Amino acid sequence: MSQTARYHHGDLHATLLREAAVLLREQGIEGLSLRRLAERAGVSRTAPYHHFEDKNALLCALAEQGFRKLETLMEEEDLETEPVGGLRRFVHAYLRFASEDPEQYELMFGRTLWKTGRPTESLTRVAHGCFRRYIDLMYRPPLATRLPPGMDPLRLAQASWATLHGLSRLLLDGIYLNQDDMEAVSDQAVDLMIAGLRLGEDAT
Amino acid sequence: MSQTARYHHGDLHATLLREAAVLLREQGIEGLSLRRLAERAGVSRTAPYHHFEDKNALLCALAEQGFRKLETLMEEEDLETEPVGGLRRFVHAYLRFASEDPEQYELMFGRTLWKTGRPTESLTRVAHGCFRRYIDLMYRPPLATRLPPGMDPLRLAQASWATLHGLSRLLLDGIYLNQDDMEAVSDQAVDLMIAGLRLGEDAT
DNA sequence: CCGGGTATCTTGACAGTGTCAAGACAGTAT
DNA sequence: ATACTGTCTTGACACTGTCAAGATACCCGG
Repeated sequence: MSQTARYHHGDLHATLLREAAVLLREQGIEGLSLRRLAERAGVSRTAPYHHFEDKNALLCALAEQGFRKLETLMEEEDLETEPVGGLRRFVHAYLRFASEDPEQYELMFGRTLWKTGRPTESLTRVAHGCFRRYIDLMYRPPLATRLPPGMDPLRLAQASWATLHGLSRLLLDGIYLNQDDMEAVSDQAVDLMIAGLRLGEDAT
Repeated sequence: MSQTARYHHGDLHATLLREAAVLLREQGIEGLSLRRLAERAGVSRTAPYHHFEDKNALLCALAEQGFRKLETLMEEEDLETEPVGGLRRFVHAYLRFASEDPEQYELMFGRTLWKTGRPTESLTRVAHGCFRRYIDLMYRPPLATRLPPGMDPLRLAQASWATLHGLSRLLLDGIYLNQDDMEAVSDQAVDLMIAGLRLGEDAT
Protein backbone atom coordinates (compact mmCIF):
# COMPACT_ATOMS: atom_id res chain seq x y z
CA MET A 1 0.00 0.00 0.00
CA SER A 2 1.47 3.33 1.11
CA GLN A 3 2.38 5.18 -2.08
CA THR A 4 1.26 2.57 -4.58
CA ALA A 5 -2.23 2.77 -6.02
CA ARG A 6 -4.64 1.07 -3.65
CA TYR A 7 -7.80 -0.59 -4.79
CA HIS A 8 -9.81 1.13 -2.12
CA HIS A 9 -9.46 4.83 -2.09
CA GLY A 10 -9.99 5.27 1.61
CA ASP A 11 -12.05 8.44 1.81
CA LEU A 12 -13.64 8.88 -1.57
CA HIS A 13 -16.81 10.57 -0.32
CA ALA A 14 -14.99 13.51 1.17
CA THR A 15 -12.46 13.64 -1.65
CA LEU A 16 -15.22 13.81 -4.23
CA LEU A 17 -16.91 16.70 -2.48
CA ARG A 18 -13.65 18.57 -2.09
CA GLU A 19 -12.50 18.10 -5.68
CA ALA A 20 -15.97 18.81 -6.99
CA ALA A 21 -15.90 22.16 -5.23
CA VAL A 22 -12.58 22.99 -6.86
CA LEU A 23 -13.76 21.86 -10.26
CA LEU A 24 -16.96 23.84 -9.86
CA ARG A 25 -15.11 26.99 -8.95
CA GLU A 26 -12.57 26.71 -11.75
CA GLN A 27 -14.55 25.24 -14.61
CA GLY A 28 -18.12 26.13 -13.79
CA ILE A 29 -21.13 23.87 -13.65
CA GLU A 30 -20.80 22.92 -17.32
CA GLY A 31 -17.21 21.83 -16.76
CA LEU A 32 -18.07 19.68 -13.77
CA SER A 33 -18.55 16.22 -15.23
CA LEU A 34 -18.58 13.06 -13.17
CA ARG A 35 -15.93 11.50 -15.39
CA ARG A 36 -13.49 14.35 -15.00
CA LEU A 37 -14.18 14.43 -11.30
CA ALA A 38 -13.49 10.72 -11.01
CA GLU A 39 -10.27 11.08 -12.94
CA ARG A 40 -9.21 13.91 -10.67
CA ALA A 41 -9.86 11.73 -7.64
CA GLY A 42 -7.77 8.98 -9.24
CA VAL A 43 -10.66 6.58 -9.59
CA SER A 44 -12.76 5.05 -12.35
CA ARG A 45 -15.81 6.61 -13.98
CA THR A 46 -18.48 4.83 -12.01
CA ALA A 47 -16.84 4.78 -8.60
CA PRO A 48 -18.69 7.93 -7.45
CA TYR A 49 -21.98 6.09 -7.82
CA HIS A 50 -21.20 4.13 -4.67
CA HIS A 51 -21.12 7.35 -2.66
CA PHE A 52 -23.75 9.44 -4.41
CA GLU A 53 -26.88 8.10 -6.00
CA ASP A 54 -26.69 10.51 -8.85
CA LYS A 55 -24.91 13.47 -10.32
CA ASN A 56 -27.92 15.33 -9.02
CA ALA A 57 -27.31 14.03 -5.49
CA LEU A 58 -23.67 15.09 -5.58
CA LEU A 59 -24.60 18.58 -6.74
CA CYS A 60 -27.18 18.80 -3.97
CA ALA A 61 -24.56 17.93 -1.38
CA LEU A 62 -22.30 20.58 -2.87
CA ALA A 63 -25.01 23.21 -2.77
CA GLU A 64 -25.77 22.24 0.81
CA GLN A 65 -22.22 23.13 1.79
CA GLY A 66 -22.77 26.52 0.20
CA PHE A 67 -25.94 27.18 2.17
CA ARG A 68 -24.16 26.32 5.39
CA LYS A 69 -21.49 28.88 4.58
CA LEU A 70 -24.17 31.45 3.81
CA GLU A 71 -25.89 30.68 7.09
CA THR A 72 -22.79 31.36 9.17
CA LEU A 73 -22.31 34.55 7.18
CA MET A 74 -25.76 35.71 8.20
CA GLU A 75 -25.12 34.97 11.85
CA GLU A 76 -22.02 37.13 11.95
CA GLU A 77 -23.84 40.34 11.20
CA ASP A 78 -25.25 42.11 14.19
CA LEU A 79 -28.33 44.12 13.41
CA GLU A 80 -29.39 44.61 17.01
CA THR A 81 -27.16 47.47 17.94
CA GLU A 82 -26.82 49.09 14.54
CA PRO A 83 -29.72 48.42 12.16
CA VAL A 84 -28.84 50.60 9.19
CA GLY A 85 -25.10 50.07 9.17
CA GLY A 86 -25.59 46.38 9.84
CA LEU A 87 -28.02 46.06 6.97
CA ARG A 88 -25.60 47.79 4.65
CA ARG A 89 -22.77 45.51 5.70
CA PHE A 90 -24.98 42.47 5.31
CA VAL A 91 -25.89 43.42 1.76
CA HIS A 92 -22.23 43.88 0.90
CA ALA A 93 -21.34 40.59 2.56
CA TYR A 94 -24.05 38.81 0.60
CA LEU A 95 -22.86 40.21 -2.70
CA ARG A 96 -19.28 39.40 -1.83
CA PHE A 97 -20.33 35.85 -1.04
CA ALA A 98 -21.96 35.61 -4.44
CA SER A 99 -19.10 37.12 -6.40
CA GLU A 100 -16.29 35.29 -4.64
CA ASP A 101 -17.56 31.93 -5.86
CA PRO A 102 -20.07 32.69 -8.61
CA GLU A 103 -20.43 29.10 -9.74
CA GLN A 104 -21.29 27.96 -6.25
CA TYR A 105 -23.94 30.67 -6.01
CA GLU A 106 -25.30 29.63 -9.37
CA LEU A 107 -25.51 26.04 -8.19
CA MET A 108 -27.21 27.01 -4.94
CA PHE A 109 -29.92 29.11 -6.52
CA GLY A 110 -29.94 28.09 -10.15
CA ARG A 111 -32.38 25.98 -12.09
CA THR A 112 -29.96 23.06 -12.33
CA LEU A 113 -31.12 21.80 -8.96
CA TRP A 114 -34.42 23.49 -8.28
CA LYS A 115 -36.06 23.24 -11.66
CA THR A 116 -34.34 20.73 -13.89
CA GLY A 117 -33.06 18.51 -11.09
CA ARG A 118 -34.66 17.08 -7.97
CA PRO A 119 -33.49 18.87 -4.81
CA THR A 120 -32.61 16.48 -2.00
CA GLU A 121 -34.80 16.55 1.06
CA SER A 122 -31.71 17.49 3.02
CA LEU A 123 -30.85 20.38 0.70
CA THR A 124 -34.38 21.68 0.82
CA ARG A 125 -34.29 21.70 4.60
CA VAL A 126 -31.02 23.63 4.83
CA ALA A 127 -32.02 26.12 2.15
CA HIS A 128 -35.36 26.81 3.78
CA GLY A 129 -33.59 27.26 7.09
CA CYS A 130 -31.53 29.96 5.43
CA PHE A 131 -34.60 31.77 4.14
CA ARG A 132 -36.28 31.47 7.49
CA ARG A 133 -33.35 33.03 9.27
CA TYR A 134 -33.53 35.97 6.90
CA ILE A 135 -37.26 36.33 7.26
CA ASP A 136 -36.90 36.29 11.03
CA LEU A 137 -34.82 39.42 10.81
CA MET A 138 -37.94 41.24 9.72
CA TYR A 139 -40.07 39.75 12.46
CA ARG A 140 -37.77 40.63 15.34
CA PRO A 141 -36.48 43.90 16.71
CA PRO A 142 -34.96 46.17 15.73
CA LEU A 143 -36.51 45.89 12.28
CA ALA A 144 -39.92 44.55 13.24
CA THR A 145 -40.67 47.44 15.58
CA ARG A 146 -39.89 50.03 12.95
CA LEU A 147 -41.89 48.79 10.01
CA PRO A 148 -44.55 51.17 8.78
CA PRO A 149 -47.97 50.04 9.92
CA GLY A 150 -49.70 47.66 7.54
CA MET A 151 -46.48 46.38 6.03
CA ASP A 152 -46.22 42.60 5.97
CA PRO A 153 -42.78 41.51 7.20
CA LEU A 154 -42.90 38.33 5.11
CA ARG A 155 -43.58 40.20 1.91
CA LEU A 156 -40.88 42.69 2.71
CA ALA A 157 -38.39 39.91 3.33
CA GLN A 158 -39.24 38.24 0.04
CA ALA A 159 -39.05 41.45 -1.92
CA SER A 160 -35.73 42.51 -0.43
CA TRP A 161 -34.19 39.08 -0.88
CA ALA A 162 -35.34 39.21 -4.49
CA THR A 163 -33.43 42.46 -4.89
CA LEU A 164 -30.28 40.91 -3.50
CA HIS A 165 -30.72 37.86 -5.65
CA GLY A 166 -31.40 39.89 -8.77
CA LEU A 167 -28.30 41.99 -8.24
CA SER A 168 -26.23 38.87 -7.83
CA ARG A 169 -27.61 37.21 -10.92
CA LEU A 170 -27.23 40.22 -13.16
CA LEU A 171 -23.69 40.61 -11.94
CA LEU A 172 -22.66 36.98 -12.16
CA ASP A 173 -24.24 36.32 -15.53
CA GLY A 174 -22.47 39.42 -16.78
CA ILE A 175 -25.55 40.94 -18.30
CA TYR A 176 -25.41 44.63 -17.74
CA LEU A 177 -23.65 45.00 -14.45
CA ASN A 178 -19.96 44.70 -13.75
CA GLN A 179 -17.97 44.58 -10.56
CA ASP A 180 -17.17 48.31 -10.68
CA ASP A 181 -20.81 49.36 -10.73
CA MET A 182 -21.67 46.94 -7.99
CA GLU A 183 -20.67 49.10 -5.06
CA ALA A 184 -22.81 52.02 -6.14
CA VAL A 185 -25.79 49.92 -7.20
CA SER A 186 -25.87 47.92 -4.01
CA ASP A 187 -25.76 51.10 -1.95
CA GLN A 188 -28.70 52.29 -3.97
CA ALA A 189 -30.51 49.07 -3.22
CA VAL A 190 -29.88 49.50 0.48
CA ASP A 191 -31.23 53.02 0.27
CA LEU A 192 -34.39 51.66 -1.31
CA MET A 193 -34.84 49.20 1.53
CA ILE A 194 -34.14 51.77 4.16
CA ALA A 195 -36.59 54.17 2.64
CA GLY A 196 -39.17 51.42 2.53
CA LEU A 197 -38.48 50.61 6.13
CA ARG A 198 -38.44 54.26 7.08
CA LEU A 199 -35.47 53.20 9.07
CA GLY A 200 -33.29 56.25 8.77
CA GLU A 201 -35.51 58.26 11.04
CA ASP A 202 -34.03 57.38 14.38
CA ALA A 203 -30.79 55.51 13.82
CA THR A 204 -27.69 55.51 11.64
CA MET B 1 -42.74 18.07 -55.03
CA SER B 2 -46.05 19.04 -53.44
CA GLN B 3 -46.75 16.49 -50.73
CA THR B 4 -43.73 14.27 -51.32
CA ALA B 5 -40.56 14.95 -49.35
CA ARG B 6 -38.51 17.53 -51.21
CA TYR B 7 -34.78 17.66 -51.02
CA HIS B 8 -34.84 21.36 -50.33
CA HIS B 9 -37.00 22.32 -47.44
CA GLY B 10 -37.88 25.73 -48.77
CA ASP B 11 -37.92 27.87 -45.64
CA LEU B 12 -35.84 26.05 -43.08
CA HIS B 13 -34.50 29.15 -41.37
CA ALA B 14 -37.92 30.40 -40.30
CA THR B 15 -39.17 26.88 -39.57
CA LEU B 16 -36.23 26.22 -37.27
CA LEU B 17 -36.84 29.38 -35.29
CA ARG B 18 -40.54 28.66 -34.99
CA GLU B 19 -40.16 25.04 -33.93
CA ALA B 20 -37.30 25.91 -31.60
CA ALA B 21 -39.56 28.36 -29.80
CA VAL B 22 -42.19 25.64 -29.36
CA LEU B 23 -39.62 23.11 -28.19
CA LEU B 24 -38.14 25.64 -25.79
CA ARG B 25 -41.50 26.45 -24.29
CA GLU B 26 -42.56 22.84 -23.90
CA GLN B 27 -39.36 21.03 -23.05
CA GLY B 28 -37.15 23.74 -21.61
CA ILE B 29 -33.62 24.64 -22.58
CA GLU B 30 -32.31 21.23 -21.62
CA GLY B 31 -34.82 19.55 -23.89
CA LEU B 32 -33.96 21.74 -26.85
CA SER B 33 -31.41 19.71 -28.78
CA LEU B 34 -30.43 20.38 -32.36
CA ARG B 35 -31.12 16.80 -33.33
CA ARG B 36 -34.64 16.80 -31.98
CA LEU B 37 -35.25 20.16 -33.55
CA ALA B 38 -34.04 18.89 -36.91
CA GLU B 39 -36.24 15.86 -36.64
CA ARG B 40 -39.21 18.06 -35.83
CA ALA B 41 -38.49 20.15 -38.89
CA GLY B 42 -38.32 16.97 -40.97
CA VAL B 43 -34.70 17.35 -41.87
CA SER B 44 -31.38 15.68 -41.08
CA ARG B 45 -29.21 16.37 -38.02
CA THR B 46 -26.74 18.73 -39.61
CA ALA B 47 -29.07 20.66 -41.87
CA PRO B 48 -29.50 23.50 -39.32
CA TYR B 49 -25.79 24.25 -39.61
CA HIS B 50 -26.40 25.81 -43.01
CA HIS B 51 -28.68 28.40 -41.44
CA PHE B 52 -27.08 28.94 -38.06
CA GLU B 53 -23.40 28.79 -37.37
CA ASP B 54 -23.89 27.12 -34.04
CA LYS B 55 -26.38 25.97 -31.49
CA ASN B 56 -25.27 29.11 -29.69
CA ALA B 57 -26.19 31.25 -32.70
CA LEU B 58 -29.63 29.71 -32.92
CA LEU B 59 -30.29 30.32 -29.23
CA CYS B 60 -29.13 33.92 -29.63
CA ALA B 61 -31.61 34.44 -32.45
CA LEU B 62 -34.32 32.94 -30.26
CA ALA B 63 -33.46 35.19 -27.34
CA GLU B 64 -33.45 38.16 -29.66
CA GLN B 65 -37.07 37.48 -30.54
CA GLY B 66 -37.84 37.53 -26.83
CA PHE B 67 -36.20 40.89 -26.29
CA ARG B 68 -38.18 42.36 -29.14
CA LYS B 69 -41.39 41.17 -27.49
CA LEU B 70 -40.25 42.67 -24.20
CA GLU B 71 -39.48 45.94 -25.91
CA THR B 72 -42.97 46.32 -27.36
CA LEU B 73 -44.35 45.47 -23.93
CA MET B 74 -42.42 48.35 -22.43
CA GLU B 75 -43.67 50.77 -25.03
CA GLU B 76 -47.29 49.98 -24.27
CA GLU B 77 -47.21 51.26 -20.72
CA ASP B 78 -47.87 54.92 -20.32
CA LEU B 79 -46.13 56.47 -17.35
CA GLU B 80 -46.60 60.05 -18.43
CA THR B 81 -50.13 60.61 -17.24
CA GLU B 82 -50.15 58.19 -14.33
CA PRO B 83 -46.72 57.46 -12.81
CA VAL B 84 -47.61 55.28 -9.84
CA GLY B 85 -50.38 53.24 -11.42
CA GLY B 86 -48.35 52.91 -14.60
CA LEU B 87 -45.34 51.69 -12.69
CA ARG B 88 -47.45 49.13 -10.89
CA ARG B 89 -48.95 47.90 -14.13
CA PHE B 90 -45.52 47.74 -15.73
CA VAL B 91 -44.18 45.58 -12.91
CA HIS B 92 -47.10 43.21 -13.24
CA ALA B 93 -46.71 43.13 -17.01
CA TYR B 94 -43.02 42.31 -16.66
CA LEU B 95 -43.67 39.47 -14.24
CA ARG B 96 -46.46 38.17 -16.44
CA PHE B 97 -44.07 38.22 -19.38
CA ALA B 98 -41.59 36.19 -17.39
CA SER B 99 -44.07 33.65 -16.07
CA GLU B 100 -45.98 33.12 -19.30
CA ASP B 101 -42.91 31.71 -21.02
CA PRO B 102 -40.41 30.94 -18.28
CA GLU B 103 -38.00 29.09 -20.52
CA GLN B 104 -37.80 32.00 -22.89
CA TYR B 105 -37.06 34.36 -20.02
CA GLU B 106 -34.41 31.97 -18.76
CA LEU B 107 -32.83 31.92 -22.19
CA MET B 108 -32.92 35.70 -22.49
CA PHE B 109 -31.27 36.42 -19.15
CA GLY B 110 -29.63 33.17 -18.18
CA ARG B 111 -26.04 32.13 -18.15
CA THR B 112 -26.46 29.84 -21.16
CA LEU B 113 -25.92 32.76 -23.51
CA TRP B 114 -24.28 35.46 -21.44
CA LYS B 115 -21.79 33.47 -19.46
CA THR B 116 -21.25 30.02 -20.91
CA GLY B 117 -22.02 30.97 -24.50
CA ARG B 118 -20.98 33.85 -26.72
CA PRO B 119 -23.79 36.39 -27.21
CA THR B 120 -24.17 37.48 -30.80
CA GLU B 121 -23.35 41.07 -31.59
CA SER B 122 -26.92 41.43 -32.77
CA LEU B 123 -28.37 40.01 -29.55
CA THR B 124 -26.19 42.28 -27.44
CA ARG B 125 -27.42 45.31 -29.35
CA VAL B 126 -31.10 44.46 -28.93
CA ALA B 127 -30.73 43.56 -25.25
CA HIS B 128 -28.86 46.76 -24.46
CA GLY B 129 -31.52 48.70 -26.32
CA CYS B 130 -34.03 47.17 -23.93
CA PHE B 131 -32.05 48.20 -20.87
CA ARG B 132 -31.56 51.66 -22.27
CA ARG B 133 -35.26 52.14 -22.79
CA TYR B 134 -35.85 51.22 -19.17
CA ILE B 135 -33.12 53.47 -17.91
CA ASP B 136 -34.51 56.34 -19.93
CA LEU B 137 -37.70 56.10 -17.91
CA MET B 138 -35.74 57.33 -14.92
CA TYR B 139 -34.10 60.16 -16.85
CA ARG B 140 -37.29 61.60 -18.26
CA PRO B 141 -40.37 63.10 -16.70
CA PRO B 142 -42.44 62.24 -14.83
CA LEU B 143 -39.99 60.14 -12.85
CA ALA B 144 -36.83 62.19 -13.37
CA THR B 145 -38.36 65.35 -11.98
CA ARG B 146 -39.48 63.64 -8.79
CA LEU B 147 -36.36 61.85 -7.73
CA PRO B 148 -34.99 62.88 -4.35
CA PRO B 149 -32.00 65.17 -4.78
CA GLY B 150 -28.69 63.33 -5.01
CA MET B 151 -30.20 60.15 -6.31
CA ASP B 152 -28.52 58.81 -9.43
CA PRO B 153 -31.17 57.77 -11.97
CA LEU B 154 -28.86 55.15 -13.50
CA ARG B 155 -28.26 53.45 -10.17
CA LEU B 156 -31.93 53.54 -9.37
CA ALA B 157 -32.75 51.96 -12.71
CA GLN B 158 -30.23 49.19 -12.17
CA ALA B 159 -31.38 48.49 -8.63
CA SER B 160 -35.04 48.41 -9.54
CA TRP B 161 -34.46 46.19 -12.57
CA ALA B 162 -32.51 43.89 -10.31
CA THR B 163 -35.55 43.62 -8.07
CA LEU B 164 -37.77 42.73 -10.99
CA HIS B 165 -35.24 40.25 -12.26
CA GLY B 166 -34.73 38.68 -8.85
CA LEU B 167 -38.45 38.22 -8.35
CA SER B 168 -38.70 36.57 -11.74
CA ARG B 169 -35.82 34.22 -11.10
CA LEU B 170 -36.93 33.15 -7.67
CA LEU B 171 -40.38 32.51 -9.04
CA LEU B 172 -39.32 30.68 -12.20
CA ASP B 173 -36.68 28.53 -10.58
CA GLY B 174 -39.26 27.61 -7.98
CA ILE B 175 -37.07 28.37 -5.02
CA TYR B 176 -39.19 29.90 -2.37
CA LEU B 177 -41.82 31.80 -4.24
CA ASN B 178 -44.88 30.47 -5.95
CA GLN B 179 -47.41 32.03 -8.25
CA ASP B 180 -49.85 32.71 -5.44
CA ASP B 181 -47.41 34.79 -3.43
CA MET B 182 -46.36 36.69 -6.48
CA GLU B 183 -49.13 39.22 -6.52
CA ALA B 184 -48.51 40.34 -2.95
CA VAL B 185 -44.73 40.29 -3.21
CA SER B 186 -44.65 42.29 -6.40
CA ASP B 187 -46.95 44.89 -4.87
CA GLN B 188 -44.53 45.07 -1.99
CA ALA B 189 -41.68 45.58 -4.43
CA VAL B 190 -43.53 48.41 -6.11
CA ASP B 191 -44.12 49.99 -2.73
CA LEU B 192 -40.38 49.83 -2.09
CA MET B 193 -39.69 51.61 -5.34
CA ILE B 194 -42.33 54.19 -4.77
CA ALA B 195 -41.06 54.90 -1.30
CA GLY B 196 -37.57 55.26 -2.70
CA LEU B 197 -38.84 57.58 -5.35
CA ARG B 198 -40.97 59.48 -2.88
CA LEU B 199 -43.47 59.31 -5.64
CA GLY B 200 -46.66 58.97 -3.71
CA GLU B 201 -46.53 62.53 -2.53
CA ASP B 202 -48.28 64.26 -5.37
CA ALA B 203 -49.81 61.66 -7.63
CA THR B 204 -51.63 58.37 -7.55
C1' DC C 1 -7.71 -18.75 11.74
C1' DC C 2 -10.87 -18.92 8.23
C1' DG C 3 -14.89 -18.48 5.22
C1' DG C 4 -18.53 -15.92 3.80
C1' DG C 5 -20.71 -11.42 3.10
C1' DT C 6 -20.58 -6.80 2.03
C1' DA C 7 -18.85 -2.46 0.66
C1' DT C 8 -16.12 -0.69 -2.80
C1' DC C 9 -14.12 -0.27 -7.23
C1' DT C 10 -13.54 -1.93 -12.08
C1' DT C 11 -14.47 -2.63 -17.25
C1' DG C 12 -17.95 -2.85 -20.93
C1' DA C 13 -21.81 -1.05 -22.99
C1' DC C 14 -25.73 2.12 -24.48
C1' DA C 15 -28.19 6.17 -25.70
C1' DG C 16 -27.78 10.78 -26.13
C1' DT C 17 -25.35 15.24 -27.26
C1' DG C 18 -22.77 19.07 -30.55
C1' DT C 19 -19.99 19.30 -34.42
C1' DC C 20 -16.74 18.34 -38.39
C1' DA C 21 -15.67 16.25 -43.12
C1' DA C 22 -17.06 14.57 -47.48
C1' DG C 23 -20.25 13.61 -50.66
C1' DA C 24 -25.15 14.09 -53.09
C1' DC C 25 -28.62 16.90 -54.98
C1' DA C 26 -31.02 21.16 -56.85
C1' DG C 27 -31.39 25.59 -58.57
C1' DT C 28 -29.10 29.66 -60.94
C1' DA C 29 -26.20 32.15 -63.80
C1' DT C 30 -22.93 32.24 -67.61
C1' DA D 1 -25.04 22.89 -71.45
C1' DT D 2 -21.68 23.66 -67.96
C1' DA D 3 -19.98 25.38 -63.94
C1' DC D 4 -21.01 27.15 -59.54
C1' DT D 5 -23.12 27.84 -55.28
C1' DG D 6 -26.45 27.00 -51.69
C1' DT D 7 -28.70 23.29 -49.44
C1' DC D 8 -29.13 18.81 -47.48
C1' DT D 9 -27.29 14.07 -46.42
C1' DT D 10 -24.59 10.20 -44.23
C1' DG D 11 -20.55 8.88 -41.46
C1' DA D 12 -17.70 9.69 -37.80
C1' DC D 13 -15.62 11.50 -33.34
C1' DA D 14 -15.37 12.89 -28.65
C1' DC D 15 -17.95 13.73 -24.90
C1' DT D 16 -21.70 13.07 -21.45
C1' DG D 17 -24.61 10.27 -17.47
C1' DT D 18 -25.82 5.82 -16.19
C1' DC D 19 -26.72 0.68 -15.99
C1' DA D 20 -25.11 -4.31 -15.61
C1' DA D 21 -21.64 -7.67 -14.32
C1' DG D 22 -17.61 -8.92 -12.59
C1' DA D 23 -13.26 -8.21 -9.62
C1' DT D 24 -11.11 -6.91 -5.31
C1' DA D 25 -10.41 -5.80 -0.48
C1' DC D 26 -12.08 -5.42 4.03
C1' DC D 27 -14.84 -7.06 8.26
C1' DC D 28 -17.15 -9.99 11.33
C1' DG D 29 -19.04 -14.41 13.12
C1' DG D 30 -17.68 -19.13 13.36
